[in-house]
This record gives sequence, structure tokens and C-alpha cells, in this order.
Amino acid sequence: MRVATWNINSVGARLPRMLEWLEGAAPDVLCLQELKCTADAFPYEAVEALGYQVAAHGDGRWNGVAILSKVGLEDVVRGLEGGPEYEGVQETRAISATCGSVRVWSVYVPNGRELVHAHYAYKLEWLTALKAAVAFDAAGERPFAVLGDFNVAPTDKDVWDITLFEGATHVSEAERTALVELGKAGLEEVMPRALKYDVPFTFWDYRNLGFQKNKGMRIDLVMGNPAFNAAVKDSYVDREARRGKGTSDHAPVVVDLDL
DNA sequence: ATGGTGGTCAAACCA
Repeated sequence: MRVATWNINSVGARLPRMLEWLEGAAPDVLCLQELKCTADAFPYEAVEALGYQVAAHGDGRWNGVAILSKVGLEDVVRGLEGGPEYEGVQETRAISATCGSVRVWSVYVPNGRELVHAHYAYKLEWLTALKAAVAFDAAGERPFAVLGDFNVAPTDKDVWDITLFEGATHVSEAERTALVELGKAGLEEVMPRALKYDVPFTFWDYRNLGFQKNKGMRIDLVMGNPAFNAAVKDSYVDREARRGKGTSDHAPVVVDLDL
């Protein structure tokens, strides 16, 4: 089974590139983030024509997550139960489902913006709520993983130049601690291979030729429980999907499983 | 050089 995650940065704007990638990489399950559309506006027909079932959770201009599956899509749960609100709203940043023998979450962790911003506190609260919400499945026997854009670089190596991140979000102690705490629920990172260069970055800013200069960050992660991780045969970041016109600023992370 | 790209939705905000 091939499972993948991709911050698509507008499923509408990205549809041709996404369909092309679905046909080529042919994942059984794809977790999407940043749909930037309502659930009603998701391009269901085009994706279903490729053999996928779709569960989407989105409410407008920002955020939005989905799970695409060729191997069944059951027990869909939209949202993060017990999660914090931002400006009075529970944002559409999480969706979970059972796809064949695995249960997956697709998550879009809040960005945080600045260390002193309310969005940063919200980000930390969101990660704490995520840990509580996934604890039961993480501790279970069924293969289980949380995939998505975590907006946290786990180590200093996971950004192109750590000296430029002094005082920035994505690399702070508290964010990394929150990731470690999530792991304590029974999840461990699946480390992808890089197809080029040494670190498998997953995000490159559109500005300043970030991709061309490989000024990237590794912030899209797969956290699996022991049953999931024991089945992993291979994992890689498909940086080719970031190349050329009309791409997302993120690349997909692919995991191949013996399931 | 204090911007720079690209998304949404048509001005300003988000990443």
C-alpha cells in the first residue's frame, strides 16, 4: 500500500498538477492540506474518475484538509475534537478515516506566524489537543499514522540555514517539544529519503528562487505507530512535484507499506 | 535594493 501526504496550496489552482501526480505516483491513500476551498467546492468528479473516494473538510478561503483513498474510506471524522478555537472558530485543519487496514489523519497544523503572536500559542494548544485525540489509535494494534503539514522542523538540519531562523517559528524549543510530546502518545517519525541533496526538504518558499537554491524546510511529516512503522518498506519526498509551473510550494511525502 | 511569489477574491490577508 502506498500512502502519501501533500500540502497542495489550493486544490482548485493545483488540480491539473495533482491529477497528473495521482496518475503517475498512484498512491492508494493521499492526505491533502490547504485545500483553500469549502468541502462543497472540492473537485470530486475529477478525482473520483481516477478511482478515488474522497472525504473533504473545508470551510472557505484558508485551511481545508482531505483524504483520498482507493482502498476504502470509512469512519470519517472531520475536525479535531477538543481542539482550540482561533478567533472564535474551530478551523478545518484535521480529518481522519480508515482506509483498508490503516487509519490515517490528515493534519494542517497552525503556522504560528511569530513567537509573540496569538497564533503561536494556538499552534501549541492545537498540537496538545492532537496528542489527546490520537492517543487511543496510536496505542492500538491497527496500523495508524498522522500525516500532514506540521509547520515544525524537527531538528536544525531540517532547515536550509538554521542561523537565519533565530527567533522564528517552526524551529522553537516549544514547538519541537510539542512534537516530542505527540510522539509520546506512541508515534515515531517515518524518515523519508531525499531524491536529491542530503536533507529531504518538503517545502520551499515561492520567493527568492527558494526551490532552485534548495532553500527548503522539512515540515511535512509522517508519524506512525509501531504497527504502521513496522510495515514501512520505503519513504521519500517527491521533489519533482515541486518543479516547474503551477506547483504547490510543498512536495508530497510518499510511504510504501507492506500491507 | 527593506522587496521579492502565489493563493483567495477583488483589498487585504495568509503562507
